[in-house]
Amino acid sequence: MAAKSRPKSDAPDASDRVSRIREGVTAAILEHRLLPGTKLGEDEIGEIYGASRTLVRTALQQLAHEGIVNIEKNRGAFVARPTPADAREVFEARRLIEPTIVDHAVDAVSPAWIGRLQRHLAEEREAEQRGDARASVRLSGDFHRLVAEMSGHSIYLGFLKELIARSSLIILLYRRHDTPACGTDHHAGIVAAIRKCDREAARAQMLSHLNEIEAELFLKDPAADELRLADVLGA
Amino acid sequence: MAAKSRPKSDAPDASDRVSRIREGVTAAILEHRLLPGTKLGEDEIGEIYGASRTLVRTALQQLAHEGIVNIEKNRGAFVARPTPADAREVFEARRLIEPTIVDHAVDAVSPAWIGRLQRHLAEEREAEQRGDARASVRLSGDFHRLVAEMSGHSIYLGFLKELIARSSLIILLYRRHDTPACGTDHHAGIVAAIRKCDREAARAQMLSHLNEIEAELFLKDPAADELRLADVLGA
DNA sequence: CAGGCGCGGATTGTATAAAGTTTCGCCTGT
DNA sequence: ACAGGCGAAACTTTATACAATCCGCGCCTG
Repeated sequence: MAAKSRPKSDAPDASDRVSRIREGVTAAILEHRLLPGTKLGEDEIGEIYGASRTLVRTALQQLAHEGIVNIEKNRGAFVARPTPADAREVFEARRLIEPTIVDHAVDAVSPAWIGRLQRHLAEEREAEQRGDARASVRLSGDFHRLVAEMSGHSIYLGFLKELIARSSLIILLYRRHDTPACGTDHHAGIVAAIRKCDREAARAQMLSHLNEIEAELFLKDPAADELRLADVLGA
Repeated sequence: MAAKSRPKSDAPDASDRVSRIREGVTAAILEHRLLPGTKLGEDEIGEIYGASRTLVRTALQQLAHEGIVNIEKNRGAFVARPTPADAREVFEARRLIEPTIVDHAVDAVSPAWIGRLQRHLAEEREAEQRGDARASVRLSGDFHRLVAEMSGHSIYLGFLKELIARSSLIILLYRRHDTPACGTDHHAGIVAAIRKCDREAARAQMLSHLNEIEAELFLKDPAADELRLADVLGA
């Protein structure tokens, strides 16, 4: 009875069908199975999940609000294709928010949470050794989400969910090499700092972790892209 | 032709009907004409705007995602009633984000922007002297949004829109006195600092501004409320 | 007379059908 | 042979009809 009697806005487990659709599509995007620009037809998705277009539509609208799907009027829904400018904004926002999140996570430190984090690290390591790139990508995003959940700050959590989803698309589009998704070592270091309640170390490690991810990106100028196209066509 | 050729996800001017509904309801909430807990019936709104329930539904879902409307399954949509915990989270997030936003605004300083800001300040002052509380509340929120637009950071802008809308509800619920919505003097000081390109002053003033707003709130413990009820019923 | 049960009204959730728009292919005219 | 326009198909958008759910009121029973 001491359980939080707060159903709040959206049930996270998602017993309803629209959430199942949303999470299915989200997972597909996060695991890089759906590529940017892919058309997400209503009929198509509806048939997959055995749902009517009405439900698919609501799910797609939610995803559009989260920034991982673009809905073009009278054209349909497409997996978003973040521009380099978007990418810079996303990572700047993450550099601002995530250090604060780990700070809160330190306040919430407990054996249970440390256990969850370490279990997650084990999962990540296993996926990487298995060479499962898709699981690896998803899990490295989940790590950041887990820390945000630990912080207990629901607004930061909501913001970060958005940022992580977009980051996944950005990494897919602009990663230079096929280096591992997110250095697991970094994650382990962050967990260690959290466990030791060392705020400054935790913040610093999170920050450098994000910097390293961004450093691996090659954010070509979007204008350059269009110009190049114009050149090619003009020549 | 040099205009931004970026229709992007949502057109801000909103020529379509669902945006008109969304913005109408949003304005009503921001101006404190719709009180927290108010039932937002689909038929009711649909008749007001001459739209079908389908469109009203999408608008309400968007507002739910922004956190100013709660949709309870099989019950309907209600104006959100943020808890004190929510309030603390919202203001903490604003204290984190807004100083960064003004920092970016300094980078974007130009006569045109300074003009817009000062015109806005004049509007605010006029509404306050006129004693128009509703316009005052709306305009003081718009000031923060304007600075975010100036920063050119679309992600921060999106986050801040959410935070401002929720702040409006929080202020309505938990304000102690009927002091003016947002000290216009603070806003003027922030604009002055931006104009002088004094980053540190701008950040500091924004921060103290937010602190003062939060200091005017009386965030009673929600648990205490429930417990008090239990006591009364138990006695 | 009090308490519980069941039914009716109202409202939301879902599906389906009609309407409008865009896109692509084809056909005709030069 | 190629450019331009017409037309059909597919899709999204919007509206409406149907089904499920919940709340409140009245009635019946103990």
